[in-house]
Amino acid sequence: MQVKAVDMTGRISSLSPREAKRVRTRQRLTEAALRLMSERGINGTSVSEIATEAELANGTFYLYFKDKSEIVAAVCQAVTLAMHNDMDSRRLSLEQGSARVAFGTQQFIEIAASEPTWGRLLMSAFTEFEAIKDDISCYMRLDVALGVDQGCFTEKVDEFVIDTLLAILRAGIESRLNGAKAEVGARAAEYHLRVLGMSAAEAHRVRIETDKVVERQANK
Amino acid sequence: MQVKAVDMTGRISSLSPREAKRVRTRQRLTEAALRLMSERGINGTSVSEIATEAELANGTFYLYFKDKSEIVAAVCQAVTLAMHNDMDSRRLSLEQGSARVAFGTQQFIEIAASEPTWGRLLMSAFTEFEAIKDDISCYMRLDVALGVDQGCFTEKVDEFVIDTLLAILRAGIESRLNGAKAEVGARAAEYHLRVLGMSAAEAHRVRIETDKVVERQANK
DNA sequence: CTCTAAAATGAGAGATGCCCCATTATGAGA
DNA sequence: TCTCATAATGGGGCATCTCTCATTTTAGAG
Repeated sequence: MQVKAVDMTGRISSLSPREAKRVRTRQRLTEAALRLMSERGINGTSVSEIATEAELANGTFYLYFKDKSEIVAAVCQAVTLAMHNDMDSRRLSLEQGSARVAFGTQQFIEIAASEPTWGRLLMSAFTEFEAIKDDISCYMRLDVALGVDQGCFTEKVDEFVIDTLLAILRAGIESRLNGAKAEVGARAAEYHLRVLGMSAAEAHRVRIETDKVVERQANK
Repeated sequence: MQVKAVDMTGRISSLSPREAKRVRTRQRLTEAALRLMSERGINGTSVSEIATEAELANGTFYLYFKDKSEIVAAVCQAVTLAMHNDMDSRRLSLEQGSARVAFGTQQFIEIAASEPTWGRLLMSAFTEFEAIKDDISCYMRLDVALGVDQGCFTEKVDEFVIDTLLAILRAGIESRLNGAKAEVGARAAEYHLRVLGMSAAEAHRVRIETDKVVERQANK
């Protein structure tokens, strides 16, 4: 007997009942972990709490994950993937690297704010799961590189610039989760452009212009 | 019987032998805590490890600190104070807010790099002792406010700008501790100025000019 | 030198957390 | 309906950490 199952990423796969159950239970665990970790932080969440939240026994956890670090990685990866899937596909139609950076930054912060469970997990991961930086920065690197090729940005691009942009992104998300207005996302976007070498005026123009272009596309 | 004792901050006080011993033991504990916490992180250091490192018994710790969080606060405060004491007094003779921001940022990063024990504690505290942000940002706020009054900076100054500047400062320190060249401090300084509204060119000019002014003063 | 208050000790109570494993329950396929 | 591989259980070993407290040691005052 075969069934259709839909996983977190939206892909559809054909699974035997046995496999389907395995997938479902694993999902219960990662979803429980996401809920708890976004509330209490990664280190503040114990394996037994995750199992209880998933309505499973303590030991069951270890049939699905080698240890705690494995589920942390799985949850962080799932969240960053989900956030990127949520990113407006219009971003990719923007031709200027500067526009993509502006739009991407703003939107990433907005998604984190509108799905606080994701946002809070990110904040916790920033401090308790170093590897998340790579997952987050990969999309950013492409946009920045594009802008550099096009001559939008004068700043030389290396690890330190990326770290700086990530730090600003993080400050934006945190601020937003703490109740700051959406304007913060726009400002973080402009700060990104300024760090990359654009003047305050240029950065503002690009960000405003990008917002308009995207809105125009949406009305088509 | 009275003796002179010198504490971490350089103040001199008259203490009875009893009091002097108390001060010395307390210092042994905070110094041991600083050593360990800068190596293994704040959460990665246990009270008994601190006591052992200070060549004291476990229980002695609690005669000097109510609990672990109290020594964390004490150590962080001591380090930020020591770093500010180490900051070149020439900074205060700079008249432009922009120059002070540039010089202050660069120097703060340089001190953290040349005293890695302090630097690493700061990094750990950034993620495991929120309150440190206030200790660090207080000097920054003054310089920024000065620059705003003088019209150097066009960016409106609120909590989010400060958070952004702190985030960049932190990225700079981390980068430097991971082996990046001193140039990173200069770049972080320019990024600060750019975020505050100056163009890349202006920021660079101010930073270079400030370096010269300070050097000229040093040769007097 | 003696007395005694202050300083220091260190075993251990009480909590918590990670992970293992002997055992039991389930349900798909024959 | 029966079988047995797979799924799930949950008690507990082991490690770690915080903080307490009855006791011992130290060293200044007289």
